[in-house]
Amino acid sequence: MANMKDIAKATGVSLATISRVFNESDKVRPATREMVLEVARKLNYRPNKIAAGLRKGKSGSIGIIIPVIDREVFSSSIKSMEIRLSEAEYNVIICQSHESQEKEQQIIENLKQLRVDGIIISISKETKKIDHLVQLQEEDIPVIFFDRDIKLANFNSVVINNYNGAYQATNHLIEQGCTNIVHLEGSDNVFIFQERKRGFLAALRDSEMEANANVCIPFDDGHKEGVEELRELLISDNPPDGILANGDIAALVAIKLIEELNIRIPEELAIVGFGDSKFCTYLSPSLSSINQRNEDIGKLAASLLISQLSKEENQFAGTQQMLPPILKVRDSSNRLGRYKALFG
Amino acid sequence: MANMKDIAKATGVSLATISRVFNESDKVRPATREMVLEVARKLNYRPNKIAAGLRKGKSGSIGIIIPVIDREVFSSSIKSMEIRLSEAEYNVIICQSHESQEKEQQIIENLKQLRVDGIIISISKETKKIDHLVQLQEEDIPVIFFDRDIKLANFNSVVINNYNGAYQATNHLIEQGCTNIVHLEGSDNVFIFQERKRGFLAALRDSEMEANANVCIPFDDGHKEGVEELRELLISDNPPDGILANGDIAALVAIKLIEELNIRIPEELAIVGFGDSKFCTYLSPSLSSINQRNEDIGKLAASLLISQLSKEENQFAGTQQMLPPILKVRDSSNRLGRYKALFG
DNA sequence: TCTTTTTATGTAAACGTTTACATAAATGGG
DNA sequence: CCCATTTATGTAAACGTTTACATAAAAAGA
Repeated sequence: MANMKDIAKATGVSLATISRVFNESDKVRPATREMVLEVARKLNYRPNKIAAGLRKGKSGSIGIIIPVIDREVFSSSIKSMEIRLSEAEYNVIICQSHESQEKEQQIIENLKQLRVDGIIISISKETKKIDHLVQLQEEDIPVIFFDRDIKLANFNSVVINNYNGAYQATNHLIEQGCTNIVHLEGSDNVFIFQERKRGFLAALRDSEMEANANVCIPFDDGHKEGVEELRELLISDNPPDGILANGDIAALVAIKLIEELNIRIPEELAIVGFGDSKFCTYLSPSLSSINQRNEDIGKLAASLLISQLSKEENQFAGTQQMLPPILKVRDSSNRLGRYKALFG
Repeated sequence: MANMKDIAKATGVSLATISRVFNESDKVRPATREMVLEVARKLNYRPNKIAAGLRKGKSGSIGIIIPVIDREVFSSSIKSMEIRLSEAEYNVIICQSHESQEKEQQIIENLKQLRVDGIIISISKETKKIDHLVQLQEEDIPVIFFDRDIKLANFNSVVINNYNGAYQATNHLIEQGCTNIVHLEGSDNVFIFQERKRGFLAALRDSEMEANANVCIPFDDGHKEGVEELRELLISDNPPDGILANGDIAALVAIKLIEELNIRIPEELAIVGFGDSKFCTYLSPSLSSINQRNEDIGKLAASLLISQLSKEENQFAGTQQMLPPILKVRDSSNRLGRYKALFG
């Protein structure tokens, strides 16, 4: 495979000039440029980015670390990151931590050896020690956290406001006339679920609908006991008329039960999911949900990184963006018929 | 940042030996090795893979090209590819073609400049010219096609047998006693949809249930006319009692309509989706579907590539793997009550 | 003990760019 | 027409490894 030296030989022009043709071609005489390009084409020349990377001390790649790629929140975010980053001529290297802190550390070590120009990461659930993350900062490798972040100054992050999402959803249920609302809560050691619960309780409090004891049901996906507890509640003499799930799948599990019990949605019971999965629109009834703005988050995270890479200044400005999520009202919670055809 | 030269200076050992410590450390005296490692640690040395890549003429990365990442078929395949490839010490570079042939060509050019060791690709819908793909072969860059392939000798591919999937599903509907089965077909210019339709028709033929004229309804997701046509059929005096959808979303759209018309699933009408999306299990009724084995396909594609990379022989063996999909029977098509709790 | 083989290490070139610096040629001001 | 400036090009070192080849030392064979 031809290299610059071959072109140099064939044209009689120096390496430097050839390099200029491919990088800052305005600084070379048109005639020379044409000749170089012509010969390059003939020789089937293709620039070697590895060599360029070595010389320049940058790889032109960005590492993206996620627990796993086949979850909508990650694949959607990454979709827009890749778009943004490739526009800016960066390559995207994907690594999955599988929720393991050790794997996460190995990945970061590897990305360092690859000399990535920056890293975008959603940390693993397991990650408690953050030395490997702090070290990135010390070694001046820009990092952006997304979806899940660590609460530390000087770190840049882009996340959704889970508290606010749950708050919005709960308020919406209240507006729809629900007076007995239950929250199907996620694992209580995960921050986002804690936040959602907090938002739920705050909304009840602010509307002076103090929570009774059973208002929150532990409801991991497929959590048998949660389903049973909900069943008890639904067939009791004071059944809930509103449900806020911790996620769309939890909502589906609940809906299955609800339909089994012949309770009508939304007339007798309104329900809102969380995540606004692609399938929500297509369900019958369509499922109201909190849109987490995955693509916006991805785009923002990528943009933030790109802008930091272009600056010479200190990259650790500690920009912490928290986007408000968007409530998508659909049939499953639309008791007043107000929102017809408002949302997709 | 320290490099090998620094270690050499500090230890008095030559560059070659240091390189050996990090690569083939058995060929160096234990005492020397320990000393080198010790100093390396002290100096915070980190191997530079870019430099190694340049010298070795290989980047250690694999390019994966897909139309878009946030579709389950792709994110699931990529999940297992990444697992397999990272085990084999390869890095994974993700690129989205957005169904554009031009973009696909640009991506390939870029990956060549990066000197990727191999490429795994699901070609864009638009891709008709295949020069850019044939060129890879000529330049001895191993390529594996997955999900969507091109029908050409000497190309390696791993795909699902769509024909067989539709055939299985249709047979299943027939076994369940359906006598009037309709296929909601996908865009007829896409190969996989053509195959599904072919499998559907073949199953009818083989069961001597010759298709009547209206047996296939064009039914792109959200295709208004398709829905109307189906509605007409459902309220006619000879309504279908079985439906094979071209995908799970199409099935959901149909189900919405079916429930609107108060037709019971599966008693009056059985329905099977295609793709076995994660949500199928959670629907009520749960949705029968054809599992496309995305993770198997990804794992296989990656393994195939890895094995080719380790061989010196001709990489274009023309291995064409076509996996049989797996029918997942759930409530939406289970009229005989046979499959209870058989599938997740 | 002397030669042969094995093992450990060293030397130096090569991988293909980019870029600081030097030089030559062309342009412009007066 | 001369000097100063601008523009185009060239020279050569540097980026950090790997590796073919050479050499020295140790082990084995006779």
